[in-house]
Amino acid sequence: MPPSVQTRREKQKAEQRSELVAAAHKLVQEEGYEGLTIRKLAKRVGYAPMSVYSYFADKQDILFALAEDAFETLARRIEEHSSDDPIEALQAVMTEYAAFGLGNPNEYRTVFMTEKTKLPEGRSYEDMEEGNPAMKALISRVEACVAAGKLQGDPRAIATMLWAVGHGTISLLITFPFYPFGDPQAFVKRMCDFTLATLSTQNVPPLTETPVNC
Amino acid sequence: MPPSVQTRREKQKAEQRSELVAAAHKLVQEEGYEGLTIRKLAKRVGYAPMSVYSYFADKQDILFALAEDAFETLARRIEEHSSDDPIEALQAVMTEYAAFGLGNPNEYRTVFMTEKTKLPEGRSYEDMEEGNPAMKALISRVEACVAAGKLQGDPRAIATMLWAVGHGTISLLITFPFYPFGDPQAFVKRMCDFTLATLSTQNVPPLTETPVNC
DNA sequence: ATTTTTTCTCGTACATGTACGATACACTGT
DNA sequence: ACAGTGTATCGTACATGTACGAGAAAAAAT
Repeated sequence: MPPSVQTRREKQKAEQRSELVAAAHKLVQEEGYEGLTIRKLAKRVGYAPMSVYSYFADKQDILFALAEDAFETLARRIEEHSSDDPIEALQAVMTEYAAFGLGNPNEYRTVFMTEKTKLPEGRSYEDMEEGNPAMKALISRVEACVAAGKLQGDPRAIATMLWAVGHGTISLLITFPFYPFGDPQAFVKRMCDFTLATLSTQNVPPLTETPVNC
Repeated sequence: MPPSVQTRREKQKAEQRSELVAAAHKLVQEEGYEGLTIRKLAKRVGYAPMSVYSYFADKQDILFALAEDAFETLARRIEEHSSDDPIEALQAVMTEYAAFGLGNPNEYRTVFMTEKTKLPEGRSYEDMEEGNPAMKALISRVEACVAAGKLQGDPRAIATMLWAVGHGTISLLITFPFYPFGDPQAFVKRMCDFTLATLSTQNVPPLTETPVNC
């Protein structure tokens, strides 16, 4: 397909959007999370304040774009921390996930702690696992554990439960920084280990069914 | 001590504050979470918009007061669901906690999902367990399980881990209502049962130490 | 080439949270 | 009783997110 006028325009728009994301990222780095305002962002790239809305539906959309960037970084970090032992590889996902959340609390909050009723323009819930490379890595490593006989049951159910435990741990650490959890890394590791210990001894049915011992 | 002028004034102020909290609660019920604005709240009780700041430091403070109300309700519900079996009593805490979170997502978000760096005027982190009757109930029922030999280890550590699991589960359900978790109640029960299953087979060290198998 | 339609850009306006400071009232010490 | 001191109330002002729609520019149609 030759580059029609249509695609050229779209491409340019995408480029300008990337430029805005980069500027927003720099703004957050320089002035902190609340330093990112639409007016400042527009001034930074030489636009009128309202022109930003040509590229983003609203401020949430900007934050979401920032978060997507951050998640690619996370996925890259996860890939760097692999292992021959599937359980260790799975633990690495949790460790990196935690390190990311604790190191980028604002991005983490944006993605995982603000209601996702209004998805940014044509995203489906599947994007939370298909479009999010980190979640994809989690599921695939769970599948590896199941294939190796280290875990048994439905991989998606196992991954979701691990996600719930990891998310609970990290979001508590972010939200209540003063609470005596002890060393954050140690708390994360403990939660992760305890969960994997249970999961490895029980068969995990898919999510729609009723729990095992009820 | 006789009712001095000082105490009478304070009492009146507290009453007016309660009136504002009640009005705020009604506003949230009627118009939803974002329907609560300071101007609307002031108009509702016949104040000038800025007069609200005589009773609350900022909007967070209003939300926090709302949440405290909600937590007394939660604690009351927990007390209503007791049992002779300490494990069942503990499960009831989790069940009611979940029902509260899923039934009052706005209050839940306010208390457990917004950063608590700025405590409302002289609160310490201990208020999160001392002042919160629901957290107090959780810890005491964990202690009952330990005393009965159903669980072993540090009660505070066990309670914190249960909190992390419960919070992760509920906050995910609230934040991603479209994600296929299956039946919310079943998912909560499954998470709770899995966690208790592990905890009952392992000794739980206090939180400052390193995890068991590292 | 001219007209029509679509799309892009952005100026204005409004509701919001809240900082600052003025005004009026209540209380206190003399 | 009266001046002084604090405190409750609230008017004004500013930065913010964003809805609405006007104007300009580009594309398409004739």
